[in-house]
Order: sequence, then C-alpha cells, then structure tokens
Amino acid sequence: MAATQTQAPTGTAQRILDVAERLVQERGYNGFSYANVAGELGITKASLHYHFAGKAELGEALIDRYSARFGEALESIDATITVAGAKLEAYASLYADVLRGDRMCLCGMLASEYQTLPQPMRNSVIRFLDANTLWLTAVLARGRSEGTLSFDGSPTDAAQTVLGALQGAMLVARPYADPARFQAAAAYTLASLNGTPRPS
Amino acid sequence: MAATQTQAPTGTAQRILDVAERLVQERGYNGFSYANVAGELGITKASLHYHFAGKAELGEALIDRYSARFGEALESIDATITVAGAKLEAYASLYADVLRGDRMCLCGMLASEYQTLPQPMRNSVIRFLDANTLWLTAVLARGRSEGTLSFDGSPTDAAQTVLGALQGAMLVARPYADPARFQAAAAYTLASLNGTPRPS
DNA sequence: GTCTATAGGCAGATAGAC
DNA sequence: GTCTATCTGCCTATAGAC
Repeated sequence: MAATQTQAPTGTAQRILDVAERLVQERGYNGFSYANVAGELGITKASLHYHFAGKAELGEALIDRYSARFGEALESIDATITVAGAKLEAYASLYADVLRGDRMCLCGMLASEYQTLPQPMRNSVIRFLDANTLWLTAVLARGRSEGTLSFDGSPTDAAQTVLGALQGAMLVARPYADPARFQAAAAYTLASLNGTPRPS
Repeated sequence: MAATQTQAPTGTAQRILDVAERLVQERGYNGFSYANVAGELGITKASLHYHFAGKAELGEALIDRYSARFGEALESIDATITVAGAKLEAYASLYADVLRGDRMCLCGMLASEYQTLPQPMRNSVIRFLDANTLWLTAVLARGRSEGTLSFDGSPTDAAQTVLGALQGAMLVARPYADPARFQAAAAYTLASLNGTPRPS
C-alpha cells in the first residue's frame, strides 16, 4: 500500500490497457498492432514488451480487466436495484454506454475472432460469457418467480437469448453508427420479458 | 452460353471464392491471407491476383456473391412458404445451416470488422443488412396484418431486432461450438412473435 | 492462367545501452 | 522504464517468363 507512485495518476500499464482496449473494441484483436498502441502513447513498441510480454498476454490482461470491471457493474446493479425488469434495463444500458463510444463489447468482438485467438484468451472470453449468462439467469429466474417477468422455457435459455440479442444488436447497429438502432432492439427484447404470462 | 470449359465443373475464380468465403466466415477478413487461400488450392499467391486484383476486390466479390445467394434463398422461401411464422423459421434455419459448418454469417463477421474495411466492402455489407431487414420487415408486417404474428412497435424495429438477435445468437454460440445454443435462442426469439396479442 | 522472383512494408519480438 | 537497433517472418502486390 506504499505510495511509491507520485507523478502519474495512472501507470503506464494502465494507459496501455486503455488504448489497446479501445483499439480492440473498434478494430478487433487482429485489426490492431503494437505499433498502433505505441504510436498513440508516444512510446516505442519495445517499451510495450516491458509491460506485457507479448500481444497474447496483453490480450489476456485486456479481457481480465474488462471482466472485472463488468463484474463490478453487475454487483453495483444488484446492490442498488431490486426489481428484475429494472436490473435488465440497467444491464442493457451498460451495453448502450459501450456503443455510444462507437465501440463493440470487447468480448463480443473477441467472440467473432474466437477461432484465431490464443488459448488463454479463449478461456477468458468464455469466462466472460459464462459470468454474464449466470447473472442474467439469476435475474430472470428471480423475476419470474416474483411474477414481474414472464417467459417460456428455462431461465438459462432465456439468459443466453438476451445476451445474444444484445451483442447482436450492437453488432448490426455499429455499421450504421446509430445508437438508436441498438436502443430499439434492446427495448424490444426486454419488453418481450415483461407483463403477465401469455395466453395459451 | 458456349461451353468452353470442359475440364472443371467450377472455374478457378469460383473455387477461390469458396475457400476465401469459408476462411472469412471462420477467421474474419483481417484473419486470413492470400497465402491461406493459395495454399489450400495448391496455386500461388500471384495466381490469385490474376483473378482478383487485390484483397479488397476479393472481399467485395465475396459479399456480392453471398448476398446474391442469400437473396435467392429468400425468394425461394417466398415461393414455397406462405405462413409468416414458417417463413421466419425457414429464415432462422438458413443461419443454423451456416453455423453448423462452424461458420459465422459472412456479413455478421464483416460487420464486426466494419471499421477496418475498405469503403466498397462497407457499402456491400450495408446492402446485405438492408436487404435482410427489408425482407424481414415485409414478412413481419404481413404476419401481423394477417393475425398470425403479434408484436409491438413498427415492423422495421421488430425486423432489426430479429436480425440482431439471430446474428448475436450465432456470435455467442460459436465459442461454445454448440449449435443447440443457437437453436434455443432462435426458437425463443421467434416464439416471442407468435400467438395472440399480449394483454395490456 | 499459372509460374518464379522479388519488391516494400509492417507484423511481433529481442538484445542491450542508457 | 524507455530507448535504438535489428531480426525474422508474413503481408499484399507487381514484373515478367512460360
């Protein structure tokens, strides 16, 4: 806990992660290079290798930090919102915030490149998707048992559907640079979970 | 119409497109190279440049052929299926077929890489998405006016939601190499459009 | 239409000075 | 921690022979 860092508010490693994260979200893991990151930070490629052994290690650190931050956001939702439907809206707005910066979800982007990723990065992507699915599953199950949400089938299937629908809504909204397109799809998806059970 | 081609059932250009298409669907536009394609076909990179001036032109040809084939599939659905709900199921099964080959939709993959694509490819991706949205919009509007489908809001919003949900379902199913994951999400999405109007 | 040969550039990565 | 210098390899692309 010693404050050996007096000059910089954030260390170099953090700034590297910040720039690389944005580049991956915008261009993909196969669409950015060490030269891009170094150029933006005004340092050399060699310096990057001091902080992250290689591109694969940087990529792994990227996902782990992103997952941790996302996990905190989910905990924050759980701590401040009790109604299931409102939790889902807060969840969707996390995605909307990402899209507003013309970015794709980091792990949605990496999911598209999954087959080209080094194994450690694959594992981290799966962990992110699993964590999100689990959180959504819990919210959906709770909401249905409380009678505020309504859907057929298992909560897990519904959770996977919601996760996919939000990721896909970002995917197709980005070429149009139109956040409203995401908003409409997100609202539509969540609306299908509201209300009383459908008549059979 | 002269049959100057006697040996090969399909020309070299077609086989280049076949291989490149699969590679882009599996690995993305930034994840494949001329060397990959040439290697699989047993020809040289230089030969590729005879058929396609550059990677950008190959990419454009890829999308245009894919869009044409997809358009034919949609026409086939229109010609053989009359019920809106069944049309949507047939549409979803087009995606399921793609996913079964461990592939992403070509244009879903390219949508993720949109910001790195040359302009002509961007235009072609947009055309694909627009064509799909238009087709879905017509099916959804017809289904609702006939009373076989039920949804709130504009048919266009619903169409964009369905398109995103299916693309996203492929996106998140692929890391798990689990087509059932897509099937569940697709079924769930389409089911939300069925039945009688929800009670308010 | 396919080849060999090669250009010119950028990729990720390393050694070693400061 | 950051630098210069350099390596090796792959990338897209072209010229020109066959």
